[in-house]
Amino acid sequence: MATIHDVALKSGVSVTTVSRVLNNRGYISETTRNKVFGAMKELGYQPNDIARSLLRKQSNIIGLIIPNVSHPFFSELADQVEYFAYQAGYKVLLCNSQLDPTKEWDYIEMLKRNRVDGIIMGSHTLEVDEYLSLHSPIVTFDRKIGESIPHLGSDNYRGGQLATQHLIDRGCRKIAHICGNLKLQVLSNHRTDAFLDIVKKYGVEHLIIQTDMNVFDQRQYEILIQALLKEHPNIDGIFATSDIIAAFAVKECIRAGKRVPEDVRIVGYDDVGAARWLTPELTSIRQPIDEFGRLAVELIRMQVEGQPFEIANVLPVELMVRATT
Amino acid sequence: MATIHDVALKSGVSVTTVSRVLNNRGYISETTRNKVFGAMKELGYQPNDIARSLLRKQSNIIGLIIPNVSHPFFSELADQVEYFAYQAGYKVLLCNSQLDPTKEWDYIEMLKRNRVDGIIMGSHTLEVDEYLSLHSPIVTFDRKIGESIPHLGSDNYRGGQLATQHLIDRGCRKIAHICGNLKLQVLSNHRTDAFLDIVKKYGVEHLIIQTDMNVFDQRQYEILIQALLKEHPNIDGIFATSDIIAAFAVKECIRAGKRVPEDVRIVGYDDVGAARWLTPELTSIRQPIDEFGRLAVELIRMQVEGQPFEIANVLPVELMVRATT
DNA sequence: TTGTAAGCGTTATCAC
DNA sequence: GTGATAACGCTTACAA
Repeated sequence: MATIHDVALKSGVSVTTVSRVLNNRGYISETTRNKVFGAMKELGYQPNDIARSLLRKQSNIIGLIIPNVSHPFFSELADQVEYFAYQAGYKVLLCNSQLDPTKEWDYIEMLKRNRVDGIIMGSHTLEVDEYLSLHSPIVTFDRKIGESIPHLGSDNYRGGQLATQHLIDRGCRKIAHICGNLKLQVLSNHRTDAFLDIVKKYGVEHLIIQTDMNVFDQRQYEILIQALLKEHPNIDGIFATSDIIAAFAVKECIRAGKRVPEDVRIVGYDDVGAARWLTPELTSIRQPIDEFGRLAVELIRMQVEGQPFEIANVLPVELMVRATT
Repeated sequence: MATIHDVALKSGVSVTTVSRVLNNRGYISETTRNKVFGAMKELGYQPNDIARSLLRKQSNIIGLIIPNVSHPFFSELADQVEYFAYQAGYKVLLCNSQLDPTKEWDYIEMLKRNRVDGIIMGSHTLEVDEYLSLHSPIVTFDRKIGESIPHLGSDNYRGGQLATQHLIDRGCRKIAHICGNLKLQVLSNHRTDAFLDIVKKYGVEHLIIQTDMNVFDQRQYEILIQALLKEHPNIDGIFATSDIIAAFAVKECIRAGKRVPEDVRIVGYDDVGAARWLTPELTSIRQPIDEFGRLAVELIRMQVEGQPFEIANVLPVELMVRATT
């Protein structure tokens, strides 16, 4: 691969001059400029961004750590992050932690060594200290890890309220809530707080089922929901904490001979694209994934440029009423 | 951020020595080793991979160009590529082309400037020459762009045969095939060749609908399928070239008052996770996405290391019979 | 308007 | 066992 020296040699000028035309800085005569461009074209020259990064102490890379891109929520998030990162001149390094602490740790070390401009954390299984020792700009998703580290998420309590209230409004008298591991310190667990507050307020019978949010183990969802329906045949409402879980709930209800929404009403969460591929279409709590992507990149940029930014970024949610309720 | 010089200074040795303990090369006394490790820990030192890359002329980065990670097929592909890349010590740069030639071009230039070790191309809207001028190792997905560039895909003709034959075996007498733009030089269009061969062989009535594979424009799918069902109310079989399209076909059939599979039988393609979230579960042609990921990374590695590799990599497909047929 | 030389943080080569 | 020093490809003072 041709270097700036080759171009200089071929066009009979110094490397400085080549660098000047490359970056369009300072004065250069039209003749030299053309000579240099000619040489570049002939050699198929491409400036080496690694050398530039070394000099500028900036890689223009954002590390995106998520549990898994194959989960529709994270795939849509990754899509939006990439979209806005591209607009802002950043590249995105894709890091699936698989919720494996070792792998997550490895990726963090790698991102440090590569001097990334920032890290967007949609997963963390490690101790908070690990992240605090990280000096690059961070944005966390769905978790708080420090007073001065910006976090991003939607109004989970409100989402839980909307979903639960909606089921009750539709007449549900025994509602199951399927959520993630409540021991984890994640903000999405506020959905469960809201669920409890509302069902108690109305004196509605209810139960809570915890599950690990591992999309790989879809069979687990099926088993879980089958057991739920068997033990509590009179359930008439389900509030699931993701659209995928809700999709399985629909499927298992139908399999158990129940009609959706006549016998059991079901609300999902996230409102990913798949919510509208289903038959019946899924009622869901919409999270503004595009805004997540925009803000995440923006919060990194702000930190890089030393501009002021918000620590707590809570975005609004919306109830999307469709055919499962 | 601390450099190797800081570590050398703090531990009272030369940078060479620090580099030695870092890379565990040559002889070093236990005492110095400990001193150096101590200094590193104190300073929170992390070697700068940018400097290393510059020296080694290797970035250990693979660029992954796909239309869109939010499409389930590509999100699963990206997931697998990341999985195997991580195992092989590569990082993955996520590039969504959005099927926009400008953006795709931008990304290719960027990847060149960043001296990536290889590019996995699951999208191309540009002229073949652009890729040939690219000197880094490439693997293309679902397209051939040159005699010496390895390409990866599954047995599309066989997939088309399996799907079509299955519909006919199930008694379908008028089959619609919904596929991508047939003008594009992509290998997946062989599915349509197979479709035509089989329906003609059995003298089954058929029609072909082309659509752009843009998952964003889901509304387009709905309109397309609604029109199809209206114009041809006696259709009793649909072979869609993706599971998403198939999901919409199911939905529109139900909406039009038809039963699936009793009135209309539907086969999708890819067998993404979502095929099993649907009710009824989707019959589909399974592509070995995990093998795609493994082979894609492997083919890059082979090229980087100068080892021999296959040009044509065609993986087997499998018919997954479920509830929509 | 153009060139020389130093430096970004590493590693490799060659001395001692 | 350890240390100077050059080199990787680029940008940027400072000169000319």
